[in-house]
Amino acid sequence: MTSFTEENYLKIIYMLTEQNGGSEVSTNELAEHTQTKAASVSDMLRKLAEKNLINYRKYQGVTLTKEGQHIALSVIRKHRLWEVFLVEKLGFGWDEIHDIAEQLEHIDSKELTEKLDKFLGNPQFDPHGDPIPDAKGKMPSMSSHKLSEIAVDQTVVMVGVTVHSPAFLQHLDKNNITLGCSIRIQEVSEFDKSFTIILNNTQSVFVSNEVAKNLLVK
Amino acid sequence: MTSFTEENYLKIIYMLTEQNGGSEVSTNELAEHTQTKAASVSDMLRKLAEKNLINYRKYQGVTLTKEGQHIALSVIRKHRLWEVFLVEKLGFGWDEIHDIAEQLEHIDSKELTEKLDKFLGNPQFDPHGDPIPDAKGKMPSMSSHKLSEIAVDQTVVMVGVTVHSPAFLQHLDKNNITLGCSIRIQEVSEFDKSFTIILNNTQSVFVSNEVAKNLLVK
DNA sequence: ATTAATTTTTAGGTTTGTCTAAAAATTTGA
DNA sequence: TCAAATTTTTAGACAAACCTAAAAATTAAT
Ligand SMILES: [Mn+2]
Ligand SMILES: [Mn+2]
Ligand SMILES: [Mn+2]
Ligand SMILES: [Mn+2]
Repeated sequence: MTSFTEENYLKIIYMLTEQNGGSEVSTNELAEHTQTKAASVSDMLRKLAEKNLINYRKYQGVTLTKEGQHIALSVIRKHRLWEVFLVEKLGFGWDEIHDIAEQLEHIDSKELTEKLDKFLGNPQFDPHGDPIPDAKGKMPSMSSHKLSEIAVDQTVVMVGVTVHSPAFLQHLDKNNITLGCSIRIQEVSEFDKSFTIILNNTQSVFVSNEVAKNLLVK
Repeated sequence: MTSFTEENYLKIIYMLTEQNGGSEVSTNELAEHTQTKAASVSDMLRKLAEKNLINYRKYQGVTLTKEGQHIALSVIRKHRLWEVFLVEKLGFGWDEIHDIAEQLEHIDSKELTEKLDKFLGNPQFDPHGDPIPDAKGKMPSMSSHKLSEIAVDQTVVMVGVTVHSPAFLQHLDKNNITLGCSIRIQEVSEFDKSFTIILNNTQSVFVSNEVAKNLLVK
């Protein structure tokens, strides 16, 4: 009923709505994230509104309806479960899986999704620390902060990233910063807000503010 | 480069060419198997010929080019590997997997295919006994016969099916006929060519000729 | 060897999702 | 506040993959 393309729009609307703190998503924002032109987005919004998957008032941006949110969450659930599979079972790195999951997230079979979930041990978070919604769409919650907001001497655990680009993830790999590692803040530079941290109580590592802003810790 | 739809055409052309013993596949044959009309098939054949994926002389049917065969075999490889995954890892029955594999066979990632193959232990045959081509397209060979052609008193091993419909597979399940089981032919009815067989040296089972014709044994 | 039946192709359209260019609405800001 | 800048929508087209109806080629039958 919902095409590959429609599913992608719904997923992106969901994510941008989250990012905007719940307020409407604009046509141009969507055009950027769908790699299309605003005119194409307008066409699609008309269609999604027709199908009652989004709330759409011309020129006012969109939000998802219950039904649209349900589909979006199902796509996100599949994306993240497949990412767990790719890393845990097939041995991919966390920087290699996104594009493959972009394809797998559209495979249409409830039984498959639920059996995969069970096979993986009902994981709560994906390899980037993103929460995996359950079959009903409920997200596991976890309060986290940006590393850049943590004060000197505190010790925290790395629980996620806010940027998923291979370049960023590979940079973390090179510095041994992995999900679950412990981080003690040794020093914060007055000048450039860069961090010197102690990883797992053993290794001293330099972290630029740009990186610290995109690391989630708890 | 090759769309979902094109891949399906190539795969079906490959399989029908095999069935025809290597000779050309007709437009109507393809229309049946693609669930479309002959006119649509004609359009697609023109396009596939343009891309040098098939050898096409109007009104004379088609065969695959080297390039077309290569793509077809890659799709078949993925289909059968995913079927192994669904049965061996997720616990699906062999009667439930075909439609899911029809989707998964189009996921485009060589690394994924090769890692999946390794994860599964480089299987040679899928859950229906069909051979899985290797990364270069080479099929493992296995000489087999139809059960219906085996003589009384011989003992053979069940190695495949020539029909994949859920109804047929469920019928086999109900009679405990599974891949790898041993079959001793106790009696063949003169009247209707039906078989009475001994399964795994223990159980006596009745098999109609219609079923025996679609069971492959060795 | 013609004619009849069948198969295949072509012609002309539709739907989905995209595009560019132009028009309309909204927002900014002098 | 009202004109300029920006954003969004509409108009008109296009490619992919399908359709129906009609024409052309092949095959089968007298
Ligand atoms: Mn991802
Ligand atoms: Mn992720
Ligand atoms: Mn199958
Ligand atoms: Mn199979």
